[in-house]
Amino acid sequence: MPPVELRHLRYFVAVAELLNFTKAAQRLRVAQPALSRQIRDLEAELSVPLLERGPRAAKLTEAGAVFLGEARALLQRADEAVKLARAVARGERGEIHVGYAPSLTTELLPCALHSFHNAAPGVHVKLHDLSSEEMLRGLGEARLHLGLMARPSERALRGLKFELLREYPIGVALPPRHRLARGKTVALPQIADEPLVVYSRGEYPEYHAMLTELFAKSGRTPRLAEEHDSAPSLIAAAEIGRGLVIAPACLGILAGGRLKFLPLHPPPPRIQLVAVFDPQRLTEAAGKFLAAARIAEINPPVTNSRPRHRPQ
Amino acid sequence: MPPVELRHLRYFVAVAELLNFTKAAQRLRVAQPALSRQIRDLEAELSVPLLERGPRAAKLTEAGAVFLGEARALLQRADEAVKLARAVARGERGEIHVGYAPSLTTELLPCALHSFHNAAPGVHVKLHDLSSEEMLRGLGEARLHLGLMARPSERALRGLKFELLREYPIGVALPPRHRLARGKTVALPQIADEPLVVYSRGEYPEYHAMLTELFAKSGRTPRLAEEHDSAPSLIAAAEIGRGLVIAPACLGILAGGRLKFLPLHPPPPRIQLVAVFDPQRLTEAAGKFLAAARIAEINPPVTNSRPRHRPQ
DNA sequence: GCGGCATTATGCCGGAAAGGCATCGCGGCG
DNA sequence: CGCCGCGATGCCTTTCCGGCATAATGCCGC
Repeated sequence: MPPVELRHLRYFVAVAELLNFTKAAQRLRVAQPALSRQIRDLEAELSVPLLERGPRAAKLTEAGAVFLGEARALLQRADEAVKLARAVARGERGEIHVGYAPSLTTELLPCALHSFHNAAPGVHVKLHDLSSEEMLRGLGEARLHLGLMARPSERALRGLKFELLREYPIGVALPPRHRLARGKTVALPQIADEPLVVYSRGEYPEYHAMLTELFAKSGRTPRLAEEHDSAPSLIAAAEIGRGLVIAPACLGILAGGRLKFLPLHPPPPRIQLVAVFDPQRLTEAAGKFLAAARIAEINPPVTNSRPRHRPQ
Repeated sequence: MPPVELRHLRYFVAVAELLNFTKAAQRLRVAQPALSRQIRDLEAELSVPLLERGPRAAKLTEAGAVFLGEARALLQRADEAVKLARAVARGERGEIHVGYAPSLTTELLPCALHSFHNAAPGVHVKLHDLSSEEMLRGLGEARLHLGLMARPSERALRGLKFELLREYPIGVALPPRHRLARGKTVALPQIADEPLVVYSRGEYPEYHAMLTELFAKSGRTPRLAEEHDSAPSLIAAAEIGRGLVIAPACLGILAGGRLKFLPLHPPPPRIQLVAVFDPQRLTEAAGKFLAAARIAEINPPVTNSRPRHRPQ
């Protein structure tokens, strides 16, 4: 027995609405006998009469009336399913998973989210606060579409591509009343003996790599006073004088006026905030997010109009 | 361009679940090339790639993953629609409209509803408190499936059929302390001069026809004291002594112990409670209700276990 | 690096089934 | 009683789905 197809439903709905096989056949642009047989087949498949044929007009049976509602709903749902699939393919619906380095993206992320929401309102963004290593793994295993992080080493990329979004100079954040806060810049020798509050080594290995390299050039080793696992707690520690913070300039955004940021002199290589992705499977939606992040880079961050989006 | 059919969805779901065209073709009991082409046609119709074919295995695209969910839901819904139509045709789902004469059916209706609910739990019963005339009209215009009422005249039926459910003797309901309440029966002459409280003529014309005929045989005319539009108010009036009530015995059910019922002697023709229906379009569900009412006639009313159903 | 093995895609053919055309049967209406 | 509108039937054509054989492709192991 041939199964029920959407064609049967389309034909049945037409007949049920016009209550006339001939007119329905015209609307469907098929001949009346073809229509009659399709309806007959449908009824045979259901073993249920759906229409009572009268010489004057057709009439719905009770089962037919119920089935009409179902058929209409089904056809509409099918239509929506098709539209939805197309919208997903165009990157107008769906969801993307974006990994981000929390303290490095405080400036960019809100802007990118805002402009992405304008570009693709139907796409849900799932944010994942991850370490660089986790992001690269997630991208490799296709669990992430995009990673926002400090530029990783070439060999860690393993086929992934990246795009530069922003650069931040390295500097020192310290309380405004600190003795070094008077100058406009800070030289490394000035802080070689100062206690430092730093990101925890376990979660931010590349931060420590950067620190080590920084001090190695002057032959010194940093004096690590405390480790913290997040920027806010780092800032709080620095604010109460537990030590200085060496960090990219974007930390100043988080600190507000509580810490003063002084770039290092001579300037070391700047921290590069990049978007990492797998060029093989960059979906439309992920591409739009990348574009939004790019725009957020060109347009300086707007301090108003960002209340609708926040990380997590 | 050929439209999307359920077949495409069935095929796609199979491939998406197994992620392997060959295996899916086996499950679907078609050859692999046929399956491949159907999927290709589906993707062409959507203009959306749903699967990424790898030599090792197939993989869903993002749009494919979304569409898979929709396709599953659609197929299940279609299946349910078919089952629903069949259930309606079998009289296991749906609704029926039943007209009823309120005071005449107080005994039968609760039992019938109860046993019908057991027989067809999925069928919603819509009750309509109607006069005989309205019921016959509703039945003629196919707005009612069944009417529970006093047996109408043959010419009022106009093609409708009826089935006898119960018969009630005509009698007199009066307060227990009334002087006539001492006997076991009442003869018409005894009440010829008594004031009567009666159903209102407008809403119960056949009741008045019955009254007139009753008295005509003895050459008297009834002395109508008050008209009421419902049994409870009739009973209340009789209870406080405004007059006697001439009514079928089933009124006693409503009155409880407040009135005493005495059958007339010699007994006039008994009131026949019948179910009226259009034999042309007696649906399965309506037939089941009729059967339930029939059973309710055989089995005497159970006084417990009726709380689940009440008129309206 | 190359053959073997899995996978999917392609070409071709036969048959089922949908569509079209002509016609019939059947009520209702004038 | 004949005409008209409607749906059903019979017959033929066309479409397209499915099957078979086979090619193309990417991976793996030796």
